[in-house]
Amino acid sequence: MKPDGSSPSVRASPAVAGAEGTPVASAPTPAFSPLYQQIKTLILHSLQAGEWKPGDLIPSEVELAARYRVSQGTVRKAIDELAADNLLVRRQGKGTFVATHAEQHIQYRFLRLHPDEGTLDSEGPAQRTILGCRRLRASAEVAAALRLRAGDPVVQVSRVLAFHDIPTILEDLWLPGHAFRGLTPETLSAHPGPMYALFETQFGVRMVRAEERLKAVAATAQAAERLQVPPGTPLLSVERLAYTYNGVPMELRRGLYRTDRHHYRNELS
Amino acid sequence: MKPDGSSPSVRASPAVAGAEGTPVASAPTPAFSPLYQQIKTLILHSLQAGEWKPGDLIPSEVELAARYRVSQGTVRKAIDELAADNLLVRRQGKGTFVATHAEQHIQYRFLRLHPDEGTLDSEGPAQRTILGCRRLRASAEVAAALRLRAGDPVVQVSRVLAFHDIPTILEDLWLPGHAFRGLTPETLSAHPGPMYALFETQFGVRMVRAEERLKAVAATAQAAERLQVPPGTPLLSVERLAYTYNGVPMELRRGLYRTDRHHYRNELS
DNA sequence: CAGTGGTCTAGACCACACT
DNA sequence: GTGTGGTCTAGACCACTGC
Repeated sequence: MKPDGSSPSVRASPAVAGAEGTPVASAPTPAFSPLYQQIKTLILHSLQAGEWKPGDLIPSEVELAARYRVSQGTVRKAIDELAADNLLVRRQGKGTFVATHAEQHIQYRFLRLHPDEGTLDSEGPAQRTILGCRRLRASAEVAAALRLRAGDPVVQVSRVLAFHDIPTILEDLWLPGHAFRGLTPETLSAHPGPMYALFETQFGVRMVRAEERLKAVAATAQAAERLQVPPGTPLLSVERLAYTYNGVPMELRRGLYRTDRHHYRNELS
Repeated sequence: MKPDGSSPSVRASPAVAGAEGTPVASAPTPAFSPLYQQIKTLILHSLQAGEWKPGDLIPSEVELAARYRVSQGTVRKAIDELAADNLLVRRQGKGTFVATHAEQHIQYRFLRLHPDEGTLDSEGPAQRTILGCRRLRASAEVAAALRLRAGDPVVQVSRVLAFHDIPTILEDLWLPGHAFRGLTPETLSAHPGPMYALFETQFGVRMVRAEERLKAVAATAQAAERLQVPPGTPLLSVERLAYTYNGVPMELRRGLYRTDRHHYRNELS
């Protein structure tokens, strides 16, 4: 039965049987990899390959220990790190699950915009308006960010998010065309909940990590109109690159945030 | 010799010897605290009390295990978490050290502003200009942030940071007056390196964690002049509250960042 | 109750830094 | 070599979930 998992190369270790000859510049590659790191990589591969999908319960620690032929403690340390990276979620008494953007009570995991006063949810759900969704060829800039070639097909989505009927976020997304075949304005409009949840269920793309670059900019005439502010109003420009499991960027997002009633919150440590 | 450390209350645990009488509403306080958490707290107390100062080598894991009467593994887990929070720094073969803002190769640990192109250091060290440093009484707003009473003494510092002679950051700081007695413009100007390093060495205040709130704002006439931009230029407003070990806010900082050649970088996961 | 993750221990051995 | 943190194991027991 065991689908097997190939026991890890027990040691990718260095300098063992090296005879006593000249050290030959003393082998500049230590390249030592702890067992639990190898296990972590194997689990990551299973996630990437879709063996366990977002929301799924993965095998118990003892099962994985048996599969990989290591002790439970070693599996535990691997899972600990994956959980710390928000790839897995542990639930005592129940098991370990693959993290997901859906059905996870935190609605927008990557959105750092908060109302100046009141809680995150006192806003209620955002009103979303899709302004556009079309397929086109990547500009040099977009291609570079998504590691495509200029001219490769991409999907561009534009939308506005409003809170209490005040348009607050105007954003454009670019997605690799090949991975998001079949993404239409209808799909987008019909889907409730976070967009990243849709990406998971419909396209098997799970966003795991992102980098953002923030600047303060003046509202262009077009942006001003869509956000209902005077042209020239200072806006927070947020450029986000989101990555999947394997570290490949799968989304470029450029947002303009109104910060008259909201702020971008960040924790430093 | 052993300065002692009082072994942890072996278990703050519930429901043990409780006889078979009525469960009495089944004690709604689970209040279970793992041993390693208790150890973590004890270490934290030693840090707070100044038993080990920033940069110091703390006792080895085996020593601490002996002191607290627990196994090395338990101490290890406690230290692991403190290291993850950047309170301690482990160095294989050498020992575990108290984290410090000084002599730590990352110059500005809390500054998220990066040049649009080039590395963090291609900028060279920032040119710092102290605009002011005076003692005054806390406004209601400042007092609330620092958990003081309005009217309590505070120290206010204003300064400008420039890169390549381009003034880029204009910021004001407010510090509790009692903890920063003796902070003068001369001290500030004379001290090289990060301001937080000065706070550690001169005032024994180590900043451990901070929260930032970002907004896009228009440059006032005064700010515009100091940052050498036209009035009304969009600037990134960064309000930071920095905390010490015990979670008490010790600094309020309001910064205005030029983002024409720099951006605020953030990692999401 | 059984099954899961969570804690704690004790001991062995490895990798690294210093002397 | 000695001492430090880092890895790995094996086993015992605890706490939580759900049957």
